[in-house]
Amino acid sequence: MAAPLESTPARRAPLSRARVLHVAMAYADTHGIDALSMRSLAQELSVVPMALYKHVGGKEDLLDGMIEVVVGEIVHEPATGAWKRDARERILAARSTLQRHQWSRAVLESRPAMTPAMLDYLDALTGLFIDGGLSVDLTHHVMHALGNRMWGFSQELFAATPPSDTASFNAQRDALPRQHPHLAQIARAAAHAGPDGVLVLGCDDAFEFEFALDIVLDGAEKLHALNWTSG
Amino acid sequence: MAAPLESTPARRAPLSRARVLHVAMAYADTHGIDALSMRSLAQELSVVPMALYKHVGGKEDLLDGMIEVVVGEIVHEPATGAWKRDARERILAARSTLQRHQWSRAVLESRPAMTPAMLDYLDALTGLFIDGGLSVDLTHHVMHALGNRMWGFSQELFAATPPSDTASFNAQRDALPRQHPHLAQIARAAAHAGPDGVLVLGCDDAFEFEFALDIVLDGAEKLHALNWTSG
DNA sequence: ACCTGAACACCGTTCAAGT
DNA sequence: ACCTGAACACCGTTCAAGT
Repeated sequence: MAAPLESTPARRAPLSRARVLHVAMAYADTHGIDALSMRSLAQELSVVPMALYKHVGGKEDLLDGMIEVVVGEIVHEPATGAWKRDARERILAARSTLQRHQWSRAVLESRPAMTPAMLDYLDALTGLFIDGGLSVDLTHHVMHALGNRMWGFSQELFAATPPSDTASFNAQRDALPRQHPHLAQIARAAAHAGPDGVLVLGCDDAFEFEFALDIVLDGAEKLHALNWTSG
Repeated sequence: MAAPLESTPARRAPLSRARVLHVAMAYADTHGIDALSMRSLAQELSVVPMALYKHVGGKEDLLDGMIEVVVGEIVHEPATGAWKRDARERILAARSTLQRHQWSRAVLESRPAMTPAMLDYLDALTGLFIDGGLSVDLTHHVMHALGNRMWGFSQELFAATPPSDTASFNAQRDALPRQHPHLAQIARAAAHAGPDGVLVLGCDDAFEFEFALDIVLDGAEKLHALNWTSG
């Protein structure tokens, strides 16, 4: 096959921080965050590993940069003044953005310090509560209560892919009613669609997320109405 | 120095799964989970790395085993029948146990499947709600809303040690009121003890944990009283 | 049955060059 | 200014031996 100019051995798009971050994100999207290494990323860019160090400070700075891009992509609708509704929408916007990148939860939680975009988001969310009339004190504790849910993470209890080992999976499922009767009850109730007793696989992530979010926001509203203080 | 019998080169306590797990936990306690490798653990046991593989299946099985030991140490007081109080105490008991091992949060969250002790704890906690009269439906969603807080993890937003780089720390602190006014307000309010504006460092972990836990439990109580269903 | 030694296929990162 | 190549100090794990 005749090679066009672009496929000359030394031919490739020039490196830049933006390009490194972009390709790293795409690589993590398709191959998973565990497969992303300085070496695999370099290969993806047709470059020697050390070439990356002119554009990112190292692996940690690479991860910081990836989070910075993702969090920067969160769109924020203008506030309506109804703090509970505004906060709810802001958090669901974060959720829809971060959900596009499966690795973002693990990476965000691994950051040792906040990046600028994270601080911006946090400050804006905090502002919705304070401007909505909640005391700084209550706002502070509500932010803690939201915890990582402020980023739209549903609390997946386990990193888990369902067990690929079908034999042990079946054994565990059959043992469940005897060993863990209460979990079995929930499993039965949650298995609306699939075959019987599919553990927690039948759960609707979006529903669980909004259920928990609303409990926290409703709790905040109640405490606000009571003029609650921590003192 | 005269060597006693016990310090003969080949002399050492015999390996066993229990001893491997115990030493691994102690090592992670003092050196941090990142420093725990099959190789460093082997060295701690005065043994060649491959010797470990007769007692644990590999690194993942080692981590599973460590979690199994920690979760197994959670003491559960007998239930009094007051579900809200019982669940609160069970979760605070989990918290006090898991807090003794700083690494337990990261390791537990990294497990791809539940270990038997985790299932036991989960089933017992679930049972408190169901036996307390909550519907299976509500119990299911409340367990999701509790999320990893059921293990007593306070939502530390960042793995972070405070920035060791004092210069950049000061710069960030001074820039805070201008760039992130709402966060600055919270930082001011939370800096009860230390010098002015110490970011979120002044927060009382135990207080924040119980604040969030009570919001979820109170929310559950309210929904229960309303005969709430997800359908 | 239990432990060893050498090797394999990976990491992130340094250093000293190349162009 | 930007990229390369070789090397260093690590990983987890395999395989084939040793005792």
